[in-house]
Amino acid sequence: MPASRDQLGLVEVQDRFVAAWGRMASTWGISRTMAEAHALLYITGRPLCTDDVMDRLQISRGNASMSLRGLVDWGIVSRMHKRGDRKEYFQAEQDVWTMFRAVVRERIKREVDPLLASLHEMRDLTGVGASTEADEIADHNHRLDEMIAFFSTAETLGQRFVSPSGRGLQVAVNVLNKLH
Amino acid sequence: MPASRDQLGLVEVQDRFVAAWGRMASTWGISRTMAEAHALLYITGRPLCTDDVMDRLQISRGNASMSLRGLVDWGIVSRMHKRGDRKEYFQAEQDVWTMFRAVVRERIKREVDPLLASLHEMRDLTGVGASTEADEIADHNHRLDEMIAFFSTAETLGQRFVSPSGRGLQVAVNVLNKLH
DNA sequence: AGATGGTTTCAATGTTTTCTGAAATTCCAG
DNA sequence: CTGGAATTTCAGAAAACATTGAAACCATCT
Repeated sequence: MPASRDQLGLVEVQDRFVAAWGRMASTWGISRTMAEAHALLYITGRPLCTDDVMDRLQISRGNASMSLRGLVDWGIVSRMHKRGDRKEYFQAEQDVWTMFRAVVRERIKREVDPLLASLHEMRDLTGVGASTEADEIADHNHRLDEMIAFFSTAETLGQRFVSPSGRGLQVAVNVLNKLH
Repeated sequence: MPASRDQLGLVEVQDRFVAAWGRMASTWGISRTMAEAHALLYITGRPLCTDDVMDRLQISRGNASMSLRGLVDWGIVSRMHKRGDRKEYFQAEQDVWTMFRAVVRERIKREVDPLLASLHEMRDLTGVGASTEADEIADHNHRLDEMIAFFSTAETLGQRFVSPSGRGLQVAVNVLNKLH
């Protein structure tokens, strides 16, 4: 039962969390619903089936199916089954650091890698052109080189964070927190 | 002049860079045009006025004005004037690390800070409810605590990266690259 | 004050993304 | 196999988001 002034029931607070998470996600290129589904799985902490998510989030079956599959693709939600129940259940990764590592891994793969590939393709694609352009072209290639260097470093660090052992990130953070 | 097989003119390669940057941005919650305007300013390396950007990107005056202002708000483009010219010119930050620090600073301010505020509000908002809920509520608050701890760490590290001296990030990266 | 050149705003419009719901498909038990 | 429950797909509808363009605004000069 909800209870008195200032105090809310569990469900109400969960709903707030779901809303906050969804709001944040939209500025990160993730659809609101997908983020809400993730928030719901995380905050309830138990496996839910498609119908649970539909009901709680008030969304269609199709949307729930696609959103949950998307979360599985990101590697932050896994499918599971209950004995004697044909339905599929979904549960969110409960360790925040593990979840974050999975997101970094995917974003590198989906965004940084293709960008680096494009940048490398562009390098040295400029013809000699009019001799008056020579300086400009040198500058241009220098700028491309700086971007390439930056994203290569980002990629390397990302890989290290995400390394199989999985403890890379925590180690790095501890080192950083000790500096100064 | 564009020139032979495989070799492209400067402008064509710049256009590719602009397109690649715009494509990447859309998955990061930034509008394609704004990213393209930034890419154009970065890759040409010289101050451009609103009309230059309109012409090169084939966009309306209103769009150019808003996109450029947005970039100035992010702190990665600055306004400047040319002697004896009433027009305003815009130039992109040329140091990739400085640019990245500005982006981190803004994203923390716009996204992490409000999220942390919401999370803190939610903590301890759950009423006692039915006594059967007590365990659930404890678990729930534990999950909130984990999120809070994670984003607090992120916030602290971010602040350090972005610190006034501005060299925080490079130092950190060097430390990380030396590990192992 | 009026004229000029430049910039910003914002309602209307166009585009992209997301969501729905019903049909198609898969999966399993009998 | 067959029947039915669970799940996925996808064309069209709805919502969210980006863009235009013309009017309002601002700053400066004469």
